[in-house]
Order: sequence, then structure tokens, then C-alpha cells
Amino acid sequence: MPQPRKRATIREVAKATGLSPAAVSYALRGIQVSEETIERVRRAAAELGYEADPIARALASGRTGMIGLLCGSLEDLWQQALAVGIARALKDNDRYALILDAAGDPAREKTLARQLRDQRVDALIVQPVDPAAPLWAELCESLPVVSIGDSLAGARTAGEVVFDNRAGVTLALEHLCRRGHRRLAVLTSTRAGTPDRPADVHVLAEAGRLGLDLDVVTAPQSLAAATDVARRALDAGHRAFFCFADSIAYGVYAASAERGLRIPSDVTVMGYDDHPMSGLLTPGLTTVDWDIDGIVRAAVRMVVAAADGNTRRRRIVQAPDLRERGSVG
Amino acid sequence: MPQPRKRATIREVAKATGLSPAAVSYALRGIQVSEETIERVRRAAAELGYEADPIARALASGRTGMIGLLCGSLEDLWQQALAVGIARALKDNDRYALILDAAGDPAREKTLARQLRDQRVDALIVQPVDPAAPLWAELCESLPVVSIGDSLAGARTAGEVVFDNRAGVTLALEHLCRRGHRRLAVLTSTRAGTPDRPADVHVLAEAGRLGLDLDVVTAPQSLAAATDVARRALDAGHRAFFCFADSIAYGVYAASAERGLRIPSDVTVMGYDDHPMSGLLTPGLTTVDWDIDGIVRAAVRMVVAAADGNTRRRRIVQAPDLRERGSVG
DNA sequence: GCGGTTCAGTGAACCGTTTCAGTGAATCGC
DNA sequence: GCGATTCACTGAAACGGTTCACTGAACCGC
Repeated sequence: MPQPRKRATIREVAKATGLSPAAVSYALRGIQVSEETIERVRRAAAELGYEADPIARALASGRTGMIGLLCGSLEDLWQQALAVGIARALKDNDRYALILDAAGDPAREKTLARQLRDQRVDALIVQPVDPAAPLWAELCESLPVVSIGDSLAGARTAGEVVFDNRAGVTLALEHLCRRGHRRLAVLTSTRAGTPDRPADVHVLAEAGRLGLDLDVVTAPQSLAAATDVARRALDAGHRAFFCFADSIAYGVYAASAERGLRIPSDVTVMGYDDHPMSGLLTPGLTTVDWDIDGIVRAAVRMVVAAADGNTRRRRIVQAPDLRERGSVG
Repeated sequence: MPQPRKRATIREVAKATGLSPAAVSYALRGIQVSEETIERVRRAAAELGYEADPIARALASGRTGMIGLLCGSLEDLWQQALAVGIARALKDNDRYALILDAAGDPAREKTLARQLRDQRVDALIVQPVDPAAPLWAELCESLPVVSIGDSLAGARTAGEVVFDNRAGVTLALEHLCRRGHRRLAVLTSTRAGTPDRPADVHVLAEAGRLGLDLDVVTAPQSLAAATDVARRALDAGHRAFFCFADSIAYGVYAASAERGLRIPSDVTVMGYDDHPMSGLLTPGLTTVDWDIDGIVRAAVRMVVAAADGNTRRRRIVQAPDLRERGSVG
């Protein structure tokens, strides 16, 4: 076990400057003391290589400067992109993200959310697996929470960037319908034990309206696992897919290739999310596009404001676009 | 600002059980006290909804249970996959990862590495941007460090999973050479201010040996940015590319498509890393494959052992495979 | 010249654990 | 039956900051 090098403490800086620790603490944060003292303390601190211990500071002040980021499932490439985007945008605001992955599991989401709260993150961004969980109301009581995707039922969030999934689903299903598809396999992400999400419910409603025959299957977002699910769906005779994440659609591409089936002539695929790679496939994946940069910007703006104590709550609704590329026959 | 709900402290549990805080602390960790007391304390803790405050614990004990994960650049899809894989594997070991992104910047890498140390992570996994930085030796003095990719020069690491980049580069260049390519654009990841990495140096050496004419260009790994670099390289007349990351190669696919150039007949692309998406492109990306699952497993095993105080140092060298798919003409 | 402010800084409590040195009682070997 | 161990537990000091209540001096208007 390596020996932690002994670091300078605030008391040593105090001794070196002839001030009290309290004065040093104030000086380093540039409050309550004279300009001259601030300068003197800064110099001494630099000399001693002093830097405030974030743990001790967090214990005493209850703040860490960190923002928690609780992702629904990082197997999904789009969610990966979202997480990376948010982490980078936070960095530009001199904050940094504590990224956690609920892996599509509501129980895990619950544990991790509490862990983040206990870690004293100043605020939390969450892309909920189970937006209806009572957890969120509880959590909003003790720290600012910004949700991405779905609204958190009954919770006093600090901000929301909700996706108009109803519009997204309608866009997708109507497009498939226009192209003459009546029987669809719907591949949606796994969420064991979660009540049906608004988006899923809306899929069924829209299918009824449009007279579609749906076969709903849950699929993990990892390429290998999604390919597996797609394989079975193909073998069951399905030839038209509505995938509730581009990552899942990639599995349909892979499985179709294995079976020697061509897209879009033999197999139709519709994605959801628009990951950058979707435009690179042959044919490109027709999908529902959300403005990921806009989402990142909005969420980060909200969460930073909330962490800074701003209590104005904002709610932004993202509208989807149909990005037609050629995977729908 | 939401009001943090007052949580039970260890003192209240002590009061409730008629024990000292110290005894409770021991009991909850199941050491130094009788079975009966442990049971009593557990019950009381559950009743009061007590859970130890991780921050206070970290301050007192110097340990957090967290593993730091410092990534080279999370713009790279392969590195994203690596990070997610490591995070998930750590979870299976009841530890969790604090993921940070150096964004290809050595200065940022330095800051973040120190921040992780100050955050008292029990150990650190790093995929170094600048493996030659003196930083690493300093860091290894105060906590166990496991490196992935390159060896950390002069640092007493707790473990290393090094990629045999020399072999990988040779594999790639010889393949290109066999197919008759003599003039290559080498697209390597940006690393401002970093001395040339061993792999880069080896590229030049091998090129000399094989009689290749190289044009080395640095490229960011985001699709948009890589596409931009590829565009310029195409316009400069390049038709054969060795990309030092599959993510960069995707940019060449995108730029070629824009220009109406076909792969592999008009343009040759060789990748490096083998991201799952590479097999899905048309044609599939010929690339150098590292066993990502093996890397994840090895790194996690090492880091967990090190965090648990095991001082045996291990060094694993990963051998590359050429994954031929059709993007080399 | 006097009450009232402001300013710069102090001292001590506090945040919630862990851990070290002890302590009294029970148990052990012989 | 007695010194030496072990056992179960206690008290208090860390850990390294922040913050609250306060103080003495300088300055203000009048």
C-alpha cells in the first residue's frame, strides 16, 4: 500500500501567515478579508503547495461542486453520447460530473440516486428508467434534480428537458404506416419491473388508431444482445421493426446481414434517437431525431443554475424530427 | 434551495442501543464486537434508517470505496465502450467508478488525476494521454494506479494492461503494404503538447522499413471533427488511410460518401481498435482488434486487488489481431 | 466626543465518522 | 488461585475544513 504523502493543511497556512485558520479559509475564497491578506494567503498557500481537501470541505460545507449524472443505460450509444456531451459541457462550467449507470434497472437506479445524494452532489441530472418511482419526490426534497426524457411524476424538479415522445412515436408509426407496413415488431429497451412508460403506452394507442398489428419485445441495447433479439424476431417471421433506440436497430442490421436479408428491400427498420453512426450505415437508418446538443445545453444550463441556488424552474419540451435515410422499405 | 432532510447519525444509533458510537461503528462493519451486539445495532440502524455518511467516512478513514477511471478521450467510441465495460465490471465487484475524461489534453489529465487523488479514490485506472508525464510517478506514491494502453514511464504502477502497439502497427502497415499501398495518410488522435507516443514513433519506423510514404495528420475522434479532417485529406489527394482509432476511420467513411468515393475501390481505410459498429458498416472496417473484454477483466481484477491492499504487481500484454473486413482495397 | 456602523479577523464549535489507547470483566493455563 | 490473555466495549482525539458569534479598532455624522 503506497504511503500518502503528507499534505499541507489549512492550519499550516495559518501558521505561516500568522492568521487564524478561519481567516485563511475566507481569504482563499476571497471573502470577508482585505485584499492584502488575500494576496498574502494566496502566496503562502502556493508556497506550501496547499490545496483545500475536497472531502473535508464537503463534510463541513455540505457541498462538493460535483453534479451527479444518473444515466438510464450506458449500453445505449446515444445515451453514451449524451453523457459525454453533458460531462464536457459541465467541465466548461467548472463543474464536474459523477457519472453513474442504472443499467436499465429501477432498483439500481434507486440505490445509485441515493448514493449520489449521500455523496453530496450539488445537483443531479437524471435520465429516469422509472419516472413514476416515488423515489424522485423524496430526492427532490433534498437536492435539485433535473430530468431528461420523461417528467418525474409528482416530484418538484429543478428543471426538465422532456422529449415529446408522443410526437416522436406518431412520427415513426405514421411513416411506417404510409409505407404500407401493418405488422411491426417493436423492440423496446428492457426495464424489469417498471410500469409502462408513457412512450410505450402511446405506441399501443397509436397502433390502435392506425390499425397496426404490433408485437412488442424488450431488447437490451448492447449490440450483441440486441442482435440476438433481432435474430429471433426475424426467425419468427418479422420483417418490419420499430426500434426504440438506434442501438437496438443496429442489432437488426447485424441480424439481417447474418440471415442474408437486405435492408430495406427485405427488412424495414426504424430507429429512435439518431446516433451519429446511424447516418453511416448502408442504407442509413431512418430514425427519429432529437437535438442532442440542445438537450445537453438545456440540461446543463438548468442544473448549473439550480446548483448555484437559482430556484426558477424551467421545463423545455423537445420536439422530434423524422430523419429519413432509407432503411424503411 | 431544497432543505436537506436531517438524517440519523451514528450517535443516535449509539443512543438508541445504549452503546458508544465507536461500538456502533465497529458493529456495522462486523468487527470487534459480539454477534448479539451486531444484530442489535443492525436492527436499530434499520429502524432509524441510518446509513453511514460516505463523506464523513472518507474523511476519517481515507477510503471511499470508489475507483477512479481517467479516460484518454471519451469522444472515441471504443474508449466509451471500454469505460462503460469497466464501470459495469466494477459494479459487479461492489465498487463504483468515478469516470473522468481527459479529452486528449495532458494538462487536463494532470488536473483530473490530482483531483481523483484528492477525492480519495481507493485506486485509479488510467488510459494515459501522456504516459511519459512525471505526474504518474508522483501519483503512484500516493495511491495504486493501473494503466491501460501504454506503460507509465518511471512509475511504480500497481498493474498494467499494455497494448502491444508495435505489433498492432506492424500488422496494419504490413497489410496495407501487401495490398500495394505505398502512400498513406495517417490519422492519429490529437494530443496537444504530448511528446510522441511509442506507437506513433513505431509507425514512422515501420514505414521506413516498408518503404511507405506517410503523411501524419492529427484528428479528433468525434465523428464530425474526424470527418472534417478526412475531407481535407481526400481533397489533398489521399486515397489510403491508416486511422489510429476506429472512430476516426468512421470520419473517412463519412467524408468519402460525401465526395461520392467508394470504399474500398476508390478509398482504402484501415482502423485501429475494433469497435462493435465497425462490423456493421458497408464494407466492414478492416481494423486491428484488441480483446476489449479481456482488457476490462484484467484491469478490473488488478485494480480491485490493489484497492484491497494486494501489492503484487501484474503486467499483461495484449496482442492484437488483424480483423479483415473489406475496407482495404 | 459619543453612539452607531463597518471592517478585518479570531476562537471554538461543528460536520459524522474512524481509530487508538485503555479498561474492567471473564477466561485461560498451570 | 494468580498472572496473563482475550473479549467486548468506551472515551477522546483525530480527519481538515467551514461557519457562527463575537471583538477591537477605525471611521462615520453630527
